[in-house]
Amino acid sequence: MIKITFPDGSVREFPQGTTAMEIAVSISSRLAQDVVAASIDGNTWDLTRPINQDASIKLYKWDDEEGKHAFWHSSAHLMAEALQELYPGIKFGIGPAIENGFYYDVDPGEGVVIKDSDLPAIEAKMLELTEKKEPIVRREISKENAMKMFGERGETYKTELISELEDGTITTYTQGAFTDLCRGPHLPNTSYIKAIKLMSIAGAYWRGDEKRRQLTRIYGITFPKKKLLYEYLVLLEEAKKRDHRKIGKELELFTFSQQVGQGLPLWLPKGTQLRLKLEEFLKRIQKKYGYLQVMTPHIGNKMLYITSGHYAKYGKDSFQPIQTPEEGEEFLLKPMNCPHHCEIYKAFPRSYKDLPLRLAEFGTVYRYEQSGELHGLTRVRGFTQDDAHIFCTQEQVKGEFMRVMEIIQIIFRALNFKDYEAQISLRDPNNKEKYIGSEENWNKAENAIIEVCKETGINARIELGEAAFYGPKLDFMVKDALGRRWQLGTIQVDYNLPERFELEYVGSDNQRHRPVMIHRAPFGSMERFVAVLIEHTAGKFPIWLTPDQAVVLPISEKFNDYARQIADELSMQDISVLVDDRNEKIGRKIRDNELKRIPYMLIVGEKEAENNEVSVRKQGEGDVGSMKITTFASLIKEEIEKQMNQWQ
RNA sequence: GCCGCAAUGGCUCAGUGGGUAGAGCAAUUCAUUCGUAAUGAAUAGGUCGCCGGUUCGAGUCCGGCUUGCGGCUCCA
Repeated sequence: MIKITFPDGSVREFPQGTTAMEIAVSISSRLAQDVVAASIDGNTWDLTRPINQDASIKLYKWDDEEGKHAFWHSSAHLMAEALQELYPGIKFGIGPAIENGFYYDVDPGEGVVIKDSDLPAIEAKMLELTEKKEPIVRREISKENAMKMFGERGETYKTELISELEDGTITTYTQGAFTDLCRGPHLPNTSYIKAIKLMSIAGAYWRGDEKRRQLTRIYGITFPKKKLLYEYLVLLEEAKKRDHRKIGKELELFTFSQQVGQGLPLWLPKGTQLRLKLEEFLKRIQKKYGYLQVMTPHIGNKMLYITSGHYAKYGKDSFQPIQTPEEGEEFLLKPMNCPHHCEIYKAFPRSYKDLPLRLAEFGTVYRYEQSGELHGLTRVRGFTQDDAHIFCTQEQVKGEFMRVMEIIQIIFRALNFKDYEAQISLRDPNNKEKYIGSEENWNKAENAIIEVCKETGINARIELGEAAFYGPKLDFMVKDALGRRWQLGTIQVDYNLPERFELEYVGSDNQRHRPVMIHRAPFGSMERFVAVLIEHTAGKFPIWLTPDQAVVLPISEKFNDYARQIADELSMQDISVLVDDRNEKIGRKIRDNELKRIPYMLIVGEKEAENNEVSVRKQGEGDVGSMKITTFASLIKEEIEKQMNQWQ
């Protein structure tokens, strides 16, 4: 007998070789139905894998992350099994579970193309296979046998993976006629999978390497109940409604033109109002934090970027130099503001008393992003960074870093961004030669970031190999409506550019010293920030409303005063109020064509007056809920006042 | 850049074995004064993304380009 410890600490005895499934059955038949995987001593296990010694157990259901993972991983295998039947000779790459579903990278063979229109047939085959209730069987296999087995089948991608594995740790999973190299765990059999939707097809480079063969990646998702699939698809539809590209068009915030060019946004009047509002907000905070606003031109001599080192790294992949009538004279559209700011620093001899020098600019930059990379406002070829460069002494780095962090937190709080992730990007330890700058300086910079995160209690994930070529950084990421991650705020320590531009200051010791540079952009870019702001607030509160987008409408004359009060509250945003003093018949105006064009109506009546809120209706969608009379404007006001009190 | 998909009036879309385009909303005009979101009638609006080919004839078939969408790679 072996002793099995449960999460609540209770211990029960089972015969040696018992399985998690048998344990679940012994508890309740209901649990046995719901359970999809288990954790044995902290490792996820198959339900059907024998347990041979004392262990602690945790049973995973579909609702658990680990349960879903096993479920979707088995689904990937199921899809592979179907593909193997439908496309003889198909070769398999990798097929993992992901955040929402799973994918499998496959090579259907020379001349064979799997298209969107083929997906229903694959789904049908998968469903057919689930009806067979094929058991999924785990086997341990030696490296030699694995190489032989997959080698014979011509599975060149699998043999490449096997060759990198350690002998004795290799397992395969088999269901029906399909066997895959896999660590597991998996469902006991394929009949658990009740609803299947293959989402899309995409190309994906083998092992993520652009230079290697591109495989066909098929994305799918499955559920243990048909209803769950339906709910998921509805959720996706809802998310699409919040897409900033859709809303941006509907609310006339921005547009693109084929004539102007790919990835070059045109800000419409309303979008510009919104953007300017954000810029003003940040400028006010920055003023309080001792930043000095500067302006620099949109182009710079090519020599500037040769000096900065950017030309060597990005020159050929960027917008190409602009020629002048002068022989050999070339200018680049500025891809970043830093070199210009370095030259401002150099314009005068600097003393330690000048530091920290904080130069800020809403600087528009141009980068020739790959065409397939462009995406609404989140990835464009011309965008405005809310940029600033802080020149300071080594001793000031940490303090300055901290103050930047404060600004980012003020912004995120004011705009109600709660679920952001922080990421510390450090060097790839195996590839240190691709970074510019000395080992010693890099270590200093990396440590400063890690320390500041610790001290401010920011829970940051450390990513190796994600650093910029000139220095490590701390990024703040936010998800869009469809769960894609975008980087917003960024703080980067740079020991490199001061070297390249030979920046100096005279210290109190009357010696020349090299300053440290901190790049930072709390919004990241105005374009991307507006995009994410739209997706985060749309459907909840239209706190980003701009003039002509909302009216405040009292339901009767009785509430005119309240409506006016709200209009005052919102006046920082120039939201117009519809209060008609002379004419009691307010309803008359509701049907005016002009009013119909206004996307939001803020309705106030008895209920609203009592709760200090407004009901929000969206043109075409009806009620989207009610909001407290705390708006974008008032939140910002609050934040700034709070800060000012601190400084007094 | 790579893989797959798409492009029809301002917007959302129909147009299914090729025979020279339809709807709803928006717009304009007239009527309507109706208290928590779509009053009625009429009018106007498209060389079907661009270029070329097949055909007696192409929105519809083929090729190229442009732009967009979902991914991959990339993101100073």
